[in-house]
Amino acid sequence: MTTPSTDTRARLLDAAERAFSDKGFDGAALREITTEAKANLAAVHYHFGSKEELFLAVVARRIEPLNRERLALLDAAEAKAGARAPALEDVIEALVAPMLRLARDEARGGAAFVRLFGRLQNEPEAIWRRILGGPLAEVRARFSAALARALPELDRGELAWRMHFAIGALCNVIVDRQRLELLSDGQQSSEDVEGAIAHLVPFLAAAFRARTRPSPAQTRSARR
Amino acid sequence: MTTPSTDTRARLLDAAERAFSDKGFDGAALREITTEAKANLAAVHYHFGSKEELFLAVVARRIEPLNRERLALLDAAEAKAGARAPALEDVIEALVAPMLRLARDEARGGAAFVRLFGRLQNEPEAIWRRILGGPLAEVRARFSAALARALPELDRGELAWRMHFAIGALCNVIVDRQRLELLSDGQQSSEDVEGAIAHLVPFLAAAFRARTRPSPAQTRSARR
DNA sequence: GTCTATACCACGATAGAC
DNA sequence: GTCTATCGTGGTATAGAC
Repeated sequence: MTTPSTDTRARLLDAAERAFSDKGFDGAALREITTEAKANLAAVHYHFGSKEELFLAVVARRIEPLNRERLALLDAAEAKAGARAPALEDVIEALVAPMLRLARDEARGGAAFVRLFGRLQNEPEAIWRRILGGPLAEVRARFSAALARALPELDRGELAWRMHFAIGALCNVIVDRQRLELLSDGQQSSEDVEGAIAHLVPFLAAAFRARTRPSPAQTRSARR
Repeated sequence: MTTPSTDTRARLLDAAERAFSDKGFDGAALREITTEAKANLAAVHYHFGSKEELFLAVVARRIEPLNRERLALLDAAEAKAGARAPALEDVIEALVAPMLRLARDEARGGAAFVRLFGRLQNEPEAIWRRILGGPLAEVRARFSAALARALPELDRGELAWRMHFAIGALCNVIVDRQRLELLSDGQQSSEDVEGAIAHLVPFLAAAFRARTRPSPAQTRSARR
Protein backbone atom coordinates (compact mmCIF):
# COMPACT_ATOMS: atom_id res chain seq x y z
CA MET A 1 0.00 0.00 0.00
CA THR A 2 2.58 2.50 1.10
CA THR A 3 5.78 1.43 -0.64
CA PRO A 4 5.35 0.97 -4.36
CA SER A 5 9.02 1.89 -4.77
CA THR A 6 9.98 -1.47 -6.18
CA ASP A 7 7.49 -3.34 -8.24
CA THR A 8 8.85 -6.68 -7.16
CA ARG A 9 5.65 -7.18 -5.26
CA ALA A 10 3.50 -6.59 -8.34
CA ARG A 11 5.65 -8.83 -10.50
CA LEU A 12 5.33 -11.58 -7.93
CA LEU A 13 1.55 -11.19 -7.90
CA ASP A 14 1.36 -11.42 -11.69
CA ALA A 15 3.60 -14.45 -11.90
CA ALA A 16 1.79 -16.13 -9.02
CA GLU A 17 -1.58 -15.57 -10.65
CA ARG A 18 -0.48 -17.38 -13.76
CA ALA A 19 1.22 -20.20 -11.92
CA PHE A 20 -1.59 -20.85 -9.43
CA SER A 21 -4.09 -20.75 -12.25
CA ASP A 22 -2.21 -23.31 -14.30
CA LYS A 23 -1.21 -25.74 -11.58
CA GLY A 24 -3.25 -25.05 -8.47
CA PHE A 25 -2.01 -24.04 -5.06
CA ASP A 26 0.13 -27.06 -4.31
CA GLY A 27 1.19 -27.64 -7.89
CA ALA A 28 2.73 -24.21 -8.37
CA ALA A 29 6.27 -23.87 -7.05
CA LEU A 30 7.54 -20.70 -5.45
CA ARG A 31 10.86 -21.18 -7.21
CA GLU A 32 9.07 -21.09 -10.55
CA ILE A 33 7.10 -18.00 -9.57
CA THR A 34 10.13 -16.09 -8.37
CA THR A 35 12.14 -17.04 -11.43
CA GLU A 36 9.47 -15.78 -13.78
CA ALA A 37 9.10 -12.61 -11.71
CA LYS A 38 12.88 -12.12 -11.76
CA ALA A 39 12.91 -12.07 -7.98
CA ASN A 40 14.64 -14.08 -5.32
CA LEU A 41 12.96 -17.02 -3.65
CA ALA A 42 13.06 -15.31 -0.27
CA ALA A 43 11.29 -12.25 -1.68
CA VAL A 44 7.99 -14.06 -1.42
CA HIS A 45 8.43 -14.49 2.30
CA TYR A 46 9.61 -10.95 2.71
CA HIS A 47 6.63 -9.42 0.91
CA PHE A 48 3.88 -11.86 1.82
CA GLY A 49 5.07 -14.07 4.64
CA SER A 50 4.14 -17.42 3.15
CA LYS A 51 2.85 -19.15 0.05
CA GLU A 52 -0.70 -19.10 1.42
CA GLU A 53 -0.57 -15.37 2.05
CA LEU A 54 0.72 -14.82 -1.46
CA PHE A 55 -2.22 -16.78 -2.79
CA LEU A 56 -4.67 -14.74 -0.72
CA ALA A 57 -3.06 -11.53 -1.94
CA VAL A 58 -3.55 -12.62 -5.53
CA VAL A 59 -7.22 -13.27 -4.86
CA ALA A 60 -7.77 -10.09 -2.87
CA ARG A 61 -6.31 -7.89 -5.60
CA ARG A 62 -8.84 -9.10 -8.16
CA ILE A 63 -11.87 -9.82 -6.08
CA GLU A 64 -12.45 -6.36 -4.73
CA PRO A 65 -13.21 -4.68 -8.07
CA LEU A 66 -15.21 -7.75 -9.02
CA ASN A 67 -17.33 -7.45 -5.92
CA ARG A 68 -17.91 -3.76 -6.52
CA GLU A 69 -19.17 -4.62 -9.98
CA ARG A 70 -21.50 -7.27 -8.63
CA LEU A 71 -22.90 -4.95 -5.99
CA ALA A 72 -23.39 -2.18 -8.57
CA LEU A 73 -25.40 -4.55 -10.76
CA LEU A 74 -27.43 -5.60 -7.76
CA ASP A 75 -28.09 -1.96 -6.89
CA ALA A 76 -29.26 -1.40 -10.47
CA ALA A 77 -31.58 -4.39 -10.31
CA GLU A 78 -33.06 -3.18 -7.06
CA ALA A 79 -33.44 0.36 -8.38
CA LYS A 80 -35.19 -0.96 -11.47
CA ALA A 81 -37.66 -2.85 -9.31
CA GLY A 82 -38.40 0.21 -7.23
CA ALA A 83 -40.31 -0.73 -4.11
CA ARG A 84 -40.99 -4.23 -5.40
CA ALA A 85 -38.62 -7.16 -4.98
CA PRO A 86 -35.86 -7.32 -7.60
CA ALA A 87 -36.30 -9.80 -10.45
CA LEU A 88 -34.73 -13.13 -9.68
CA GLU A 89 -33.00 -13.33 -13.05
CA ASP A 90 -31.42 -9.92 -12.48
CA VAL A 91 -30.11 -10.90 -9.06
CA ILE A 92 -28.60 -14.11 -10.36
CA GLU A 93 -27.07 -12.38 -13.34
CA ALA A 94 -25.54 -9.73 -11.08
CA LEU A 95 -23.89 -12.46 -9.07
CA VAL A 96 -22.75 -14.63 -11.92
CA ALA A 97 -22.05 -12.52 -14.97
CA PRO A 98 -19.22 -10.32 -13.67
CA MET A 99 -17.22 -13.38 -12.69
CA LEU A 100 -17.73 -15.07 -16.03
CA ARG A 101 -17.05 -11.90 -18.04
CA LEU A 102 -13.84 -11.40 -16.10
CA ALA A 103 -12.48 -14.37 -18.01
CA ARG A 104 -12.32 -12.14 -21.07
CA ASP A 105 -10.81 -9.12 -19.33
CA GLU A 106 -7.10 -9.78 -19.46
CA ALA A 107 -6.27 -6.48 -17.79
CA ARG A 108 -7.98 -7.63 -14.61
CA GLY A 109 -6.72 -11.17 -14.36
CA GLY A 110 -8.67 -12.73 -17.19
CA ALA A 111 -9.05 -16.44 -17.57
CA ALA A 112 -6.13 -17.12 -15.26
CA PHE A 113 -7.73 -15.49 -12.26
CA VAL A 114 -11.16 -16.91 -12.92
CA ARG A 115 -9.86 -20.43 -13.07
CA LEU A 116 -7.78 -19.82 -9.98
CA PHE A 117 -10.86 -18.65 -8.15
CA GLY A 118 -12.85 -21.68 -9.19
CA ARG A 119 -10.14 -23.87 -7.80
CA LEU A 120 -10.59 -22.32 -4.38
CA GLN A 121 -13.35 -24.81 -3.71
CA ASN A 122 -11.01 -27.68 -3.18
CA GLU A 123 -7.92 -25.97 -1.99
CA PRO A 124 -7.12 -26.37 1.69
CA GLU A 125 -10.31 -25.55 3.56
CA ALA A 126 -8.67 -22.88 5.64
CA ILE A 127 -8.11 -20.75 2.55
CA TRP A 128 -11.67 -20.90 1.33
CA ARG A 129 -12.99 -20.10 4.77
CA ARG A 130 -10.82 -17.02 5.07
CA ILE A 131 -12.12 -15.72 1.75
CA LEU A 132 -15.78 -16.39 2.44
CA GLY A 133 -15.43 -14.66 5.78
CA GLY A 134 -13.24 -11.86 4.44
CA PRO A 135 -13.45 -10.28 0.99
CA LEU A 136 -16.63 -12.19 0.08
CA ALA A 137 -18.57 -11.51 3.26
CA GLU A 138 -20.38 -8.42 2.05
CA VAL A 139 -21.33 -9.93 -1.31
CA ARG A 140 -22.62 -13.01 0.42
CA ALA A 141 -24.81 -11.00 2.79
CA ARG A 142 -26.19 -8.65 0.16
CA PHE A 143 -27.07 -11.38 -2.33
CA SER A 144 -28.47 -13.61 0.32
CA ALA A 145 -30.85 -10.81 1.29
CA ALA A 146 -31.72 -10.00 -2.32
CA LEU A 147 -32.56 -13.61 -3.10
CA ALA A 148 -34.71 -13.80 0.00
CA ARG A 149 -36.61 -10.72 -1.18
CA ALA A 150 -37.02 -12.09 -4.70
CA LEU A 151 -38.29 -15.39 -3.30
CA PRO A 152 -40.37 -14.31 -0.30
CA GLU A 153 -42.26 -17.59 -0.01
CA LEU A 154 -39.07 -19.64 0.24
CA ASP A 155 -37.88 -21.01 3.55
CA ARG A 156 -34.52 -19.58 4.64
CA GLY A 157 -32.98 -22.99 5.14
CA GLU A 158 -34.08 -24.05 1.68
CA LEU A 159 -32.55 -20.87 0.30
CA ALA A 160 -29.20 -21.68 1.90
CA TRP A 161 -29.17 -25.11 0.28
CA ARG A 162 -29.98 -23.60 -3.10
CA MET A 163 -27.24 -21.00 -2.80
CA HIS A 164 -24.86 -23.82 -1.98
CA PHE A 165 -25.90 -25.73 -5.10
CA ALA A 166 -25.72 -22.61 -7.25
CA ILE A 167 -22.19 -21.80 -6.14
CA GLY A 168 -21.20 -25.31 -7.11
CA ALA A 169 -22.68 -24.91 -10.57
CA LEU A 170 -20.89 -21.59 -11.08
CA CYS A 171 -17.54 -22.85 -9.88
CA ASN A 172 -17.74 -25.91 -12.07
CA VAL A 173 -18.07 -23.78 -15.18
CA ILE A 174 -15.17 -21.68 -14.09
CA VAL A 175 -12.61 -24.30 -13.23
CA ASP A 176 -12.36 -26.66 -16.14
CA ARG A 177 -13.17 -25.41 -19.55
CA GLN A 178 -12.61 -28.75 -21.20
CA ARG A 179 -15.02 -30.84 -19.17
CA LEU A 180 -18.04 -29.44 -20.96
CA GLU A 181 -16.48 -30.37 -24.24
CA LEU A 182 -16.16 -33.94 -23.02
CA LEU A 183 -19.80 -33.98 -21.91
CA SER A 184 -21.04 -32.63 -25.20
CA ASP A 185 -18.66 -34.64 -27.36
CA GLY A 186 -16.97 -31.47 -28.49
CA GLN A 187 -20.16 -29.65 -29.44
CA GLN A 188 -20.13 -26.99 -26.72
CA SER A 189 -17.32 -24.91 -25.27
CA SER A 190 -17.13 -23.01 -22.00
CA GLU A 191 -14.88 -20.55 -23.78
CA ASP A 192 -18.08 -18.90 -24.92
CA VAL A 193 -18.63 -16.58 -21.97
CA GLU A 194 -21.87 -14.98 -23.09
CA GLY A 195 -23.18 -18.43 -23.93
CA ALA A 196 -22.35 -19.61 -20.45
CA ILE A 197 -24.25 -16.70 -18.94
CA ALA A 198 -27.21 -17.29 -21.23
CA HIS A 199 -27.33 -20.94 -20.17
CA LEU A 200 -26.56 -20.55 -16.49
CA VAL A 201 -28.92 -17.72 -15.53
CA PRO A 202 -32.18 -19.38 -16.64
CA PHE A 203 -30.98 -22.70 -15.28
CA LEU A 204 -30.41 -21.24 -11.82
CA ALA A 205 -33.51 -19.07 -11.88
CA ALA A 206 -35.72 -22.08 -12.56
CA ALA A 207 -33.89 -24.02 -9.89
CA PHE A 208 -34.35 -21.32 -7.27
CA ARG A 209 -38.05 -21.26 -8.05
CA ALA A 210 -38.46 -25.02 -7.72
CA ARG A 211 -41.37 -26.24 -5.62
CA THR A 212 -40.14 -27.82 -2.42
CA ARG A 213 -40.10 -31.61 -2.45
CA PRO A 214 -43.54 -32.91 -3.34
CA SER A 215 -42.75 -36.57 -2.69
CA PRO A 216 -41.20 -39.35 -0.59
CA ALA A 217 -38.25 -39.76 1.78
CA GLN A 218 -39.78 -37.27 4.16
CA THR A 219 -41.54 -40.11 5.93
CA ARG A 220 -38.40 -41.78 7.23
CA SER A 221 -36.47 -38.69 8.20
CA ALA A 222 -36.03 -39.98 11.73
CA ARG A 223 -33.22 -37.51 12.25
CA ARG A 224 -33.53 -35.38 15.36
CA MET B 1 -7.24 -59.07 -9.13
CA THR B 2 -5.27 -62.29 -9.07
CA THR B 3 -3.01 -62.04 -6.04
CA PRO B 4 -4.84 -61.33 -2.81
CA SER B 5 -2.15 -63.34 -1.05
CA THR B 6 -0.76 -60.44 0.91
CA ASP B 7 -3.10 -57.72 2.03
CA THR B 8 -0.47 -55.01 1.92
CA ARG B 9 -2.20 -53.72 -1.15
CA ALA B 10 -5.56 -53.52 0.60
CA ARG B 11 -4.09 -51.87 3.68
CA LEU B 12 -2.47 -49.27 1.46
CA LEU B 13 -5.79 -48.57 -0.25
CA ASP B 14 -7.57 -48.13 3.07
CA ALA B 15 -4.94 -45.84 4.52
CA ALA B 16 -4.75 -43.86 1.28
CA GLU B 17 -8.51 -43.39 1.20
CA ARG B 18 -8.49 -41.83 4.65
CA ALA B 19 -5.45 -39.67 3.98
CA PHE B 20 -6.59 -38.38 0.58
CA SER B 21 -10.01 -37.64 1.98
CA ASP B 22 -8.66 -35.64 4.88
CA LYS B 23 -5.93 -33.72 3.12
CA GLY B 24 -6.49 -33.93 -0.61
CA PHE B 25 -4.19 -35.37 -3.22
CA ASP B 26 -1.22 -33.09 -2.69
CA GLY B 27 -1.74 -32.70 1.03
CA ALA B 28 -1.52 -36.40 1.83
CA ALA B 29 2.01 -37.74 2.20
CA LEU B 30 2.98 -41.20 1.02
CA ARG B 31 5.16 -41.63 4.09
CA GLU B 32 2.13 -41.07 6.28
CA ILE B 33 0.05 -43.52 4.26
CA THR B 34 2.65 -46.26 4.33
CA THR B 35 3.27 -45.78 8.04
CA GLU B 36 -0.40 -46.13 8.85
CA ALA B 37 -0.65 -49.17 6.58
CA LYS B 38 2.44 -50.68 8.25
CA ALA B 39 4.11 -50.93 4.88
CA ASN B 40 7.33 -49.64 3.44
CA LEU B 41 7.42 -46.43 1.48
CA ALA B 42 8.49 -48.22 -1.67
CA ALA B 43 5.53 -50.62 -1.46
CA VAL B 44 3.36 -47.91 -2.99
CA HIS B 45 5.49 -47.83 -6.08
CA TYR B 46 5.72 -51.58 -6.25
CA HIS B 47 1.95 -52.08 -6.10
CA PHE B 48 0.71 -48.98 -7.88
CA GLY B 49 3.60 -47.30 -9.65
CA SER B 50 3.03 -43.77 -8.42
CA LYS B 51 0.97 -41.63 -6.07
CA GLU B 52 -1.44 -40.78 -8.88
CA GLU B 53 -2.02 -44.43 -9.72
CA LEU B 54 -2.65 -45.15 -6.04
CA PHE B 55 -5.26 -42.41 -6.01
CA LEU B 56 -6.95 -43.80 -9.10
CA ALA B 57 -6.97 -47.27 -7.56
CA VAL B 58 -8.71 -45.91 -4.47
CA VAL B 59 -11.37 -44.32 -6.65
CA ALA B 60 -11.81 -47.35 -8.92
CA ARG B 61 -12.39 -49.71 -6.00
CA ARG B 62 -15.36 -47.73 -4.74
CA ILE B 63 -16.83 -46.35 -7.91
CA GLU B 64 -17.66 -49.59 -9.61
CA PRO B 65 -20.27 -50.79 -7.08
CA LEU B 66 -21.56 -47.24 -6.92
CA ASN B 67 -22.06 -47.14 -10.66
CA ARG B 68 -23.85 -50.49 -10.63
CA GLU B 69 -26.23 -49.09 -8.05
CA ARG B 70 -26.89 -46.00 -10.12
CA LEU B 71 -27.55 -48.01 -13.26
CA ALA B 72 -29.87 -50.36 -11.36
CA LEU B 73 -31.91 -47.40 -10.15
CA LEU B 74 -32.00 -46.03 -13.66
CA ASP B 75 -33.18 -49.39 -14.97
CA ALA B 76 -35.91 -49.38 -12.35
CA ALA B 77 -36.99 -45.88 -13.32
CA GLU B 78 -37.14 -46.85 -16.97
CA ALA B 79 -39.04 -50.05 -16.19
CA LYS B 80 -41.53 -48.09 -14.11
CA ALA B 81 -42.15 -45.76 -17.03
CA GLY B 82 -42.69 -48.64 -19.43
CA ALA B 83 -42.65 -47.42 -23.01
CA ARG B 84 -42.84 -43.80 -21.94
CA ALA B 85 -39.85 -41.67 -21.06
CA PRO B 86 -38.65 -42.08 -17.48
CA ALA B 87 -39.61 -39.40 -14.96
CA LEU B 88 -37.00 -36.66 -14.74
CA GLU B 89 -36.98 -36.74 -10.94
CA ASP B 90 -36.31 -40.48 -10.96
CA VAL B 91 -33.39 -40.14 -13.36
CA ILE B 92 -31.82 -37.39 -11.31
CA GLU B 93 -32.33 -39.26 -8.08
CA ALA B 94 -30.74 -42.37 -9.58
CA LEU B 95 -27.68 -40.33 -10.45
CA VAL B 96 -27.39 -38.38 -7.26
CA ALA B 97 -28.76 -40.40 -4.35
CA PRO B 98 -26.36 -43.38 -4.40
CA MET B 99 -23.39 -41.05 -4.15
CA LEU B 100 -24.87 -39.07 -1.28
CA ARG B 101 -26.06 -42.17 0.59
CA LEU B 102 -22.61 -43.67 0.29
CA ALA B 103 -21.50 -41.08 2.82
CA ARG B 104 -23.37 -43.09 5.45
CA ASP B 105 -22.10 -46.51 4.35
CA GLU B 106 -18.82 -46.90 6.18
CA ALA B 107 -18.26 -50.39 4.81
CA ARG B 108 -17.95 -48.99 1.30
CA GLY B 109 -15.82 -45.98 1.94
CA GLY B 110 -18.33 -43.77 3.68
CA ALA B 111 -17.83 -40.08 4.10
CA ALA B 112 -14.12 -40.40 3.41
CA PHE B 113 -14.55 -41.69 -0.09
CA VAL B 114 -17.38 -39.34 -0.94
CA ARG B 115 -15.37 -36.31 0.03
CA LEU B 116 -12.39 -37.64 -1.84
CA PHE B 117 -14.50 -38.07 -4.94
CA GLY B 118 -15.85 -34.55 -4.68
CA ARG B 119 -12.31 -33.27 -4.54
CA LEU B 120 -11.62 -34.81 -7.94
CA GLN B 121 -13.08 -31.72 -9.56
CA ASN B 122 -10.09 -29.62 -8.85
CA GLU B 123 -7.35 -32.15 -8.64
CA PRO B 124 -4.92 -32.19 -11.54
CA GLU B 125 -6.99 -32.22 -14.71
CA ALA B 126 -5.35 -35.36 -16.00
CA ILE B 127 -6.83 -37.37 -13.13
CA TRP B 128 -10.38 -36.20 -13.66
CA ARG B 129 -10.15 -36.81 -17.35
CA ARG B 130 -8.99 -40.39 -16.86
CA ILE B 131 -11.93 -41.09 -14.56
CA LEU B 132 -14.58 -39.50 -16.78
CA GLY B 133 -13.24 -41.47 -19.71
CA GLY B 134 -12.72 -44.67 -17.72
CA PRO B 135 -14.89 -45.93 -14.87
CA LEU B 136 -17.48 -43.19 -15.35
CA ALA B 137 -17.88 -43.52 -19.10
CA GLU B 138 -20.82 -45.92 -19.05
CA VAL B 139 -22.72 -43.98 -16.38
CA ARG B 140 -22.20 -40.80 -18.30
CA ALA B 141 -23.55 -42.28 -21.53
CA ARG B 142 -26.57 -43.98 -19.96
CA PHE B 143 -27.67 -40.95 -17.95
CA SER B 144 -27.06 -38.62 -20.80
CA ALA B 145 -29.41 -40.71 -22.92
CA ALA B 146 -32.01 -41.01 -20.16
CA LEU B 147 -32.05 -37.26 -19.59
CA ALA B 148 -32.45 -36.70 -23.31
CA ARG B 149 -35.46 -39.04 -23.32
CA ALA B 150 -36.99 -37.38 -20.27
CA LEU B 151 -36.54 -33.96 -21.87
CA PRO B 152 -37.23 -34.62 -25.54
CA GLU B 153 -37.81 -31.00 -26.45
CA LEU B 154 -34.45 -29.92 -25.08
CA ASP B 155 -31.56 -29.13 -27.42
CA ARG B 156 -28.62 -31.50 -26.97
CA GLY B 157 -26.14 -28.70 -26.48
CA GLU B 158 -28.34 -27.15 -23.84
CA LEU B 159 -28.54 -30.53 -22.12
CA ALA B 160 -24.75 -30.78 -21.98
CA TRP B 161 -24.53 -27.39 -20.31
CA ARG B 162 -27.12 -28.39 -17.77
CA MET B 163 -25.38 -31.65 -16.96
CA HIS B 164 -22.22 -29.65 -16.43
CA PHE B 165 -23.99 -27.33 -14.00
CA ALA B 166 -25.65 -30.23 -12.21
CA ILE B 167 -22.38 -32.04 -11.66
CA GLY B 168 -21.01 -28.89 -10.12
CA ALA B 169 -23.92 -28.64 -7.73
CA LEU B 170 -23.54 -32.26 -6.69
CA CYS B 171 -19.81 -32.07 -6.18
CA ASN B 172 -20.13 -28.93 -4.12
CA VAL B 173 -22.38 -30.67 -1.61
CA ILE B 174 -20.00 -33.56 -1.42
CA VAL B 175 -16.72 -31.79 -0.87
CA ASP B 176 -17.16 -29.42 1.99
CA ARG B 177 -19.74 -30.19 4.59
CA GLN B 178 -19.09 -27.05 6.54
CA ARG B 179 -19.64 -24.51 3.80
CA LEU B 180 -23.41 -24.89 3.91
CA GLU B 181 -23.30 -24.21 7.62
CA LEU B 182 -21.47 -20.97 6.90
CA LEU B 183 -24.05 -19.98 4.27
CA SER B 184 -27.00 -20.72 6.55
CA ASP B 185 -25.39 -19.31 9.70
CA GLY B 186 -25.34 -22.76 11.24
CA GLN B 187 -28.98 -23.56 10.53
CA GLN B 188 -28.45 -26.29 7.92
CA SER B 189 -26.00 -29.17 7.78
CA SER B 190 -24.87 -31.25 4.84
CA GLU B 191 -24.46 -34.12 7.28
CA ASP B 192 -28.14 -34.76 6.72
CA VAL B 193 -27.91 -37.01 3.69
CA GLU B 194 -31.61 -37.57 3.10
CA GLY B 195 -32.14 -33.85 3.51
CA ALA B 196 -29.53 -33.15 0.88
CA ILE B 197 -31.27 -35.51 -1.54
CA ALA B 198 -34.65 -33.97 -0.77
CA HIS B 199 -33.27 -30.53 -1.53
CA LEU B 200 -31.07 -31.35 -4.49
CA VAL B 201 -33.43 -33.48 -6.60
CA PRO B 202 -36.26 -30.93 -6.97
CA PHE B 203 -33.70 -28.17 -7.42
CA LEU B 204 -32.06 -29.95 -10.33
CA ALA B 205 -35.32 -31.18 -11.81
CA ALA B 206 -36.69 -27.66 -12.02
CA ALA B 207 -33.39 -26.47 -13.44
CA PHE B 208 -33.34 -29.11 -16.16
CA ARG B 209 -36.86 -28.12 -17.13
CA ALA B 210 -36.04 -24.43 -17.37
CA ARG B 211 -37.24 -22.68 -20.48
CA THR B 212 -34.32 -21.68 -22.64
CA ARG B 213 -33.37 -18.08 -22.12
CA PRO B 214 -36.46 -16.32 -20.92
CA SER B 215 -36.23 -12.64 -21.73
CA PRO B 216 -34.69 -10.72 -18.83
CA ALA B 217 -37.91 -8.78 -18.22
CA GLN B 218 -39.78 -11.99 -17.50
CA THR B 219 -40.65 -11.47 -13.87
CA ARG B 220 -42.13 -14.38 -12.02
CA SER B 221 -44.77 -15.66 -14.41
CA ALA B 222 -42.33 -18.29 -15.69
CA ARG B 223 -43.47 -20.90 -13.17
CA ARG B 224 -43.97 -23.99 -15.41
C1' DG C 1 6.98 -61.99 -6.52
C1' DT C 2 6.98 -59.20 -2.39
C1' DC C 3 9.12 -56.08 0.22
C1' DT C 4 13.04 -53.11 2.31
C1' DA C 5 16.80 -49.77 2.70
C1' DT C 6 18.55 -45.97 0.93
C1' DA C 7 19.80 -42.35 -2.10
C1' DC C 8 18.10 -38.52 -4.93
C1' DC C 9 16.22 -34.02 -6.15
C1' DA C 10 12.53 -30.41 -5.59
C1' DC C 11 9.75 -28.19 -2.41
C1' DG C 12 8.50 -24.30 1.39
C1' DA C 13 10.52 -22.04 5.05
C1' DT C 14 13.95 -19.48 7.78
C1' DA C 15 18.22 -17.08 9.56
C1' DG C 16 21.51 -13.91 8.84
C1' DA C 17 24.88 -11.30 5.91
C1' DC C 18 24.93 -7.41 2.89
C1' DG D 1 14.97 -4.92 0.41
C1' DT D 2 17.63 -8.45 -1.33
C1' DC D 3 20.41 -12.49 -1.41
C1' DT D 4 22.82 -16.97 0.01
C1' DA D 5 22.89 -20.95 2.65
C1' DT D 6 20.62 -24.39 4.90
C1' DC D 7 16.94 -27.20 7.10
C1' DG D 8 13.17 -30.62 7.14
C1' DT D 9 9.92 -32.98 4.31
C1' DG D 10 7.95 -34.35 0.03
C1' DG D 11 7.65 -37.97 -4.33
C1' DT D 12 10.40 -40.94 -6.84
C1' DA D 13 13.89 -44.57 -8.38
C1' DT D 14 16.60 -48.54 -7.73
C1' DA D 15 19.50 -52.23 -5.84
C1' DG D 16 19.04 -56.04 -3.47
C1' DA D 17 17.15 -58.94 0.59
C1' DC D 18 13.71 -62.61 1.39
